[in-house]
Formats: sequence, C-alpha cells, structure tokens
Amino acid sequence: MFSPIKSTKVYEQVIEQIQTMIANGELKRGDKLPSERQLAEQLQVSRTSVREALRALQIIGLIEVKQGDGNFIKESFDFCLLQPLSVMFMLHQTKPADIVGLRKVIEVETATLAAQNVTDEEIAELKVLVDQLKEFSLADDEKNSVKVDKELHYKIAQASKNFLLLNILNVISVLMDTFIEDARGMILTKYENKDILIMQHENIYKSIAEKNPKKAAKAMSDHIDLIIKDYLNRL
Amino acid sequence: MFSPIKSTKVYEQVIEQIQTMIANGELKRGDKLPSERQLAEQLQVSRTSVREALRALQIIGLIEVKQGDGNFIKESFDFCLLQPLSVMFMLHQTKPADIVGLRKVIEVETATLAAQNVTDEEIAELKVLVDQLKEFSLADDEKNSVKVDKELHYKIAQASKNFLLLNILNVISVLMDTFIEDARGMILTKYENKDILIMQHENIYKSIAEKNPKKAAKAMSDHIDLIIKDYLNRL
DNA sequence: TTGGTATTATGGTCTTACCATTAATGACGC
DNA sequence: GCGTCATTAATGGTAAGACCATAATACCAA
Repeated sequence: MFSPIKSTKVYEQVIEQIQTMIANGELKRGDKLPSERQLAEQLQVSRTSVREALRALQIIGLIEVKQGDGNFIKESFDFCLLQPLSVMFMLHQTKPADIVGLRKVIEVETATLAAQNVTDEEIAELKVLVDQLKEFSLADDEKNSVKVDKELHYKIAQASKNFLLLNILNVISVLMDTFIEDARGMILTKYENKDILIMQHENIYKSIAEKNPKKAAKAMSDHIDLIIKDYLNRL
Repeated sequence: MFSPIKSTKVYEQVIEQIQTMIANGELKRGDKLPSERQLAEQLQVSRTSVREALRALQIIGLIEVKQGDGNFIKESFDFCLLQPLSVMFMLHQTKPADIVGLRKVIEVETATLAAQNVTDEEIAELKVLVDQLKEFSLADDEKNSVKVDKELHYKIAQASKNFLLLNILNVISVLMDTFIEDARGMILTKYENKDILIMQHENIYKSIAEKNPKKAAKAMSDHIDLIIKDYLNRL
C-alpha cells in the first residue's frame, strides 16, 4: 500500500547529474570535467559532496582521477566490473570452480558468435596469433605463450561483436590472474599438453575461419574443458 | 624494466583495510562498522577520507548506509554488479540484443547445472511455481504471472548452486526491467503465446526434475528463444 | 498499550585552510 | 634557436571543526 520514503542525498544527486550528462553525450570519453571547485559552485553544493560523488564514479570506473591535473571521463570502460566482481570473489561467495564455469560458457558463446560475425581482416589476425602461439609453445617460451594466448582469446571475443561478453571475459581473465596464481602458465608449456593445445587452438581458428558456429562452439568447449581439468588438478 | 609509480591515497588505504577485514572475517555480514568518527580516530585519518572510502564501498554494494544509525556490512551482495552494468548500458556501449544474448547463455547454463544439482526439496518448490504460473497465466493475471515467472527463473538459478551465475542473472533481470519497459509483461499473457509458454515452463521443470541436463538446456534454450523473438519484435 | 517527547548518537553537509602533484610558463645558459 | 631548470598557478588530497538531518532509545503521560 505504502512505499518506503527515501531521502535523496546531495552526493547521490551529483552522481546522477554527471551520469546523465555522460549518457546524453554532453560529456564524452576523455573529456575533462570541470574542477572540483567549479563543479561545487555550479551545482551549488560543497566540495565535500562533489568529491564523494566523484569517488563513487571513480570506483565504478566511469572517471579517472589525476591529481594536479583534473578528473576525466574514462576512455575505456573495459574493467568497470572488476572491482565488484573482485569483492564477490574475496568474500568467498564464489567458488573458483564457479568462475571457471562462467568462463567456459562465455568463451563458447564468443566462439559461436565470432564464427558468425568475424571479418576477413580478423581471420587474418587470428591466423597470425595462432601461428605465433604454436611457435612460442614449441620453444617453451612460457611468458610469450601466455601473452599470445590471452590475445587470441581476446581477439575472438572482439570478433563476436558482443561488447558485453568481451567485457565480462576481460574481467574473468583478470580475476583468474589475480586470484589463481599461474592460472595460464603451466598448462601451456607442459609437455603432455603442448601438442593437444596447439591442435585445439588451430581447431578453434579453423572453425571460425570457416564461419561454422557449431564447430567453433565444440572446439572452444573442448579447449576449455582441458583447461578446467588441468586447473582443478592443481587445487 | 621500471614500473609506474603510484602514490597511494589515504582513502584507498581505508578502502583496502575495510575490504581486508571483511575478507578475513573480522567483519561479517550485517555487522555494524564503527562510527565514522571512531574510524577516523582509529585509522588516524580525517573523517573526510573515511567518508570517501565508505562512499566507494557503498557504491560497489559492500556496505549499507543508514543515516542516524550507522554503516553496516551488507547482508546480501546480490546486486553489486548492478551499478557498473547499468553504467555500461547507459553509455550505449551495449546493444539491448547483447544483453538478451547474455541472458540466454546464462539461463541455459543454470538450467543445465540445476538438472545436475537440484535437491528434492527444490524440485517440489519448482513444481509449485510452475503450477502457480499456469494458473495466473490462464486467468490473464499479468502482474502475478510476471512475479511468479521471475521467481521460477530465480529458483532454477539457485538450484544450479553457482552463485556467480545467479548473481549475473539477477542483474540482467533488473537491467531488462529498468531499460526495457515491460520486458516480461506482454509476452506472458498474449493469447497466442499462452499455451506455448505454459508448455515450455513445464518442459523445463520436468527436465530438471528428471535430472536430465541436456534436455533442460534444450528446454530453456527454446524458451529464451521465444522470449527473444517476442522482444525483438517490439523494437 | 499507545503516543508523544527529549536525548543522544550517527550520518550528511558545508566551510576553510593547507598539503601534494602536475602542467604550463618563462627565465637562463648554451 | 634550443634545451634545461626553477617558478607559478591550477587541481586534486587531506584535515579539522561546525552545524544540520535522521533514527534509535529511553522515558513520560494519557
């Protein structure tokens, strides 16, 4: 019957206004916000309130703060989910297996979509990465293997043209790197895996290049299964 | 060779300390934090810095703020991804289709996992919901249909026992409700859909009750496809 | 028991002052 | 003319203190 009353805080209104301006395009990526003192004057609130709002916007990855320079709208929002997800992870609400499971679902979907939406240019780029990965892997160059492996998965996600999936995958990737030591390292250069992994990567590439979504999904699924298996063994 | 220097702000250290205490279990869900003034004294910083840190913790959903009462660790972190995701959405970085696509992947996975991990008790609860939904749907009670429909999908996600998926699904659900007016409404009571939807929900329920993951995935996939189709028609 | 009232603790806001960092400016030496 | 370096101004970071707004609590009165 009745709905709860909620007093609107000043800092919340400030957050709202800035968010709206960004959504409306009045503030674009890379733009410099007015200085805190100017903002305070224009909004007719104290600098304290402005700063609290800016802190909130900063933590969700909307703005970047440079002391002595100014506050800027972020160029990229690729990691705005990182903080909250990290928190969830740290609070033991999330089992490592859960996150790996999520990764599988997302990556299988990106592979599927990539096979549908990939451009010729991207196919060429994927080819380069797969070849590089094979080279580094055979040379037991773990550091570069890991690097190229990441780039490959990232490029596939890009080719899917689904920004949301790309974003989530980014965050998962960072989370695994942060909370699971050496998550990608060992598996790539372990002797018994090397050939299999090279083949799997090539399969994924071929399926996408052929624009065969189902095959790509299967290839990626097999690939992640191996990773999960290896990962679980190390726990 | 060199890594960039980063001066650590006071408020960042405050955030860190509180996060650590929560991660360590020194602060548990529902706990009341020391008052801002006490915190400032204990950490030997100004109340300004404490408040900026608290604002950040609030925005990522870690704490709840009650004026005149105190700051509390949140009981539930179900919606800590909401703010950042909303931001992404508002900035037009995300197409509505992308979010619906993500929903499909997630829901299919929760259905699959639910079929593997569901308990007898949960099966009974699902049964009740499916029956209720059928009833409301036949009675053209849109409001209650939507309500029970949500509960049903939520319960399935719970049965998957993957907290991360549950969480993301929650957020997607809110996002669709917020940004897509009447996202769930019309479809549930539209004449030509009614029977199909009732059958689809029963299929999903049966598959999970039989603990048949593949069948559950198929049933959920078909269901979401219909929803997506209906949704895209309305754009 | 119910409703009002005063008290007190707590978060919310504002002001002012000063510190720390950065970018821009301009003087200086070559 | 060109690079180097100190100066300066602008901006974010921190602190302290005052006062407002709200909510929990205890107490009182009907």
